[in-house]
Amino acid sequence: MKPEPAVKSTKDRILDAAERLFAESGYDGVSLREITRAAGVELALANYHFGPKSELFLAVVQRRAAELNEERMVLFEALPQPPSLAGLIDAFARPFMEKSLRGGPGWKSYARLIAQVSSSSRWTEQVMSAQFDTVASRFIDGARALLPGADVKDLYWGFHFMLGAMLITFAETGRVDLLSGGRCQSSRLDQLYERMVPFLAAGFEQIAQPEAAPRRSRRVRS
Amino acid sequence: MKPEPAVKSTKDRILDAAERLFAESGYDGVSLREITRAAGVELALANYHFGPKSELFLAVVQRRAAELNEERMVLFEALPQPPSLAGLIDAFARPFMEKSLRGGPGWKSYARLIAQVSSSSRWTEQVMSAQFDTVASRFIDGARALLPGADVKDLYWGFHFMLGAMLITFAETGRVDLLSGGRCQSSRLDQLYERMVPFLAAGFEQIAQPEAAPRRSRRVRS
DNA sequence: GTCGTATTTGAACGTACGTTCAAACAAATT
DNA sequence: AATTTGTTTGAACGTACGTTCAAATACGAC
Repeated sequence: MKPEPAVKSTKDRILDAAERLFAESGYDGVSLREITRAAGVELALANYHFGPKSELFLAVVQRRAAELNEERMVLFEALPQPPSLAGLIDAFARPFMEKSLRGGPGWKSYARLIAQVSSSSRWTEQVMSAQFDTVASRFIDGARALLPGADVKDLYWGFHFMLGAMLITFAETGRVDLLSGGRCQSSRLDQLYERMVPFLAAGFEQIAQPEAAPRRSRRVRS
Repeated sequence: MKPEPAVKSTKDRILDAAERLFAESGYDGVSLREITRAAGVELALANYHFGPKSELFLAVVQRRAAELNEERMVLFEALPQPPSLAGLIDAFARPFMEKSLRGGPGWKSYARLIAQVSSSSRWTEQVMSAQFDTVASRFIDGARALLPGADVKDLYWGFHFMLGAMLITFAETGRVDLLSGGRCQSSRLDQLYERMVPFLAAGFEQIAQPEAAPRRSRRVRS
C-alpha cells in the first residue's frame, strides 16, 4: 500500500518511537530522552527535526490523521444515495477499525493516543478539532440528509456519543476484558465492530425521532 | 447533604487542589509543588499525608468513587421489577450526571479526571476495575435479567460503549461545542442527558437481539 | 574533488522534579 | 505543667527534564 523504505529515516524512527511511548504514558509521561533512546538516535535530533516537544507530539498525531481522513472521505463519496444509517457510520468508523486491526503496531498506538487526546481538554482545539472537524462535519451533513426530520443538535450529540464509544473501544485498554472475566477480548476488533455499528445506528435512529427525544427535563420512568 | 466543615483540613485542601490540577493536566502534567501551592500548604505535607504522588492520585479518585458507587447501588435497589432498559441505564448514569451538574466544581474535575483515566491503560486495573467493577457487574446482571435472550458478551460490549459515550460527554472537553459552532453546549448536561439515555437504550436493545447482531464478518451494506 | 548544505554528535545549560529529614510547633493526654 | 503524639516547616538530596550549541560528519551539486 505504501512505499515503506527498507531502512527508515531518522524522522520516522523518532515518530514511531514517540507514537508508541506517548500512547503508553501520555504526553507528560514520556521524556525526549526515552523517545530518542527507543528510536536509537541522539537526544538532540528530536529538537533538530521537530523543534520543541509539543511540535513532535503534533507531528505524531497529524501523520496518521491525514491518512485516516482521506480514507474516510473516499468511503463517504462511495456511499450510495441515499446511504443507510449503518453505512454512514461504517464509512466513518471502518477505516479506523481496519487500520487498527491490520495496519501494524503503529496504528494500535495511534488509536490509544487519540483516545487519550480526546478525553483531555488540553488537546481539544489543537488536535481534535483541527484534525477531525472537517470529516466530522461531512458525517453530520450526511446524517442531516438522511434524517431530515431530526434536530441538528441531536445529530451532533449522536456523533459525540459515537466518538466516545468508538475511541474507548479502539484504545483497547483491556477494561472490558477484565470486567467480563475474559469473555470479551478488546483485541478482536473485527468481532466487536459488528456489534458496535448496529448499536450506534440504533442509537442515532432513536435520537433522531423528534417525538422520541424529550426536550423538557423529565425523569426517565423506570 | 454532607457536614462540610467551615475550614477544610489540610488533607482535603490537598485533595481538592490535586483533583482540579490532575483533571486539567493529567497525572504527569502536574507537580506536587503546583498542587501544594494551589492548596496553600507546604510541599512536604503532600508526602506526609498521602505518601508518594501515586498514592495521592489514587486517594483523589477513590474519594468520590465510593460516594458515586453507593448512590448507584441505591438506585439499582430502588428499581421496579422488572425495570425498563432506560431505567437501568438511568440508575447507572444519573448519579454521575447529577453530581457533575450540581455537586460543585470538584465533581466536574472528577468527571474530567475519570475520562482521562478510562482511556489510558495505565490506570485500568488500579482505578477503573478496582473502583467500578462491582457496580458494573451489578449493571450487567440487571441487563441479563432484562434481556434473557441476549448473548452476555453483547451486554458487556454494550456497557463498554455506554461508558465511552458517558465519560467523554461528562468530561466536557468542549469538542462538541466547537464542532457544532456553539449549537451544542457541553455544560448543559441535563439537556443532553435526555438525549443520551434513549440513545444508549436503543443501542442496547438493538445489540441484544440475537438475530440482529451478526456474528460473521460481514460488510455493512450501504 | 571541492564547496555549501544538511545532519549528527556529545556535552552542557539552567530549571524543576519527587522525596527525605531534622527541627519547630500545636494539640491532646496524663 | 510535663509529656507524648501529631503536624508543619524550610531546606536539602540526587536525578531527570527540555533546550541549546559548537564542532564533527555525511551528503549533493557542480
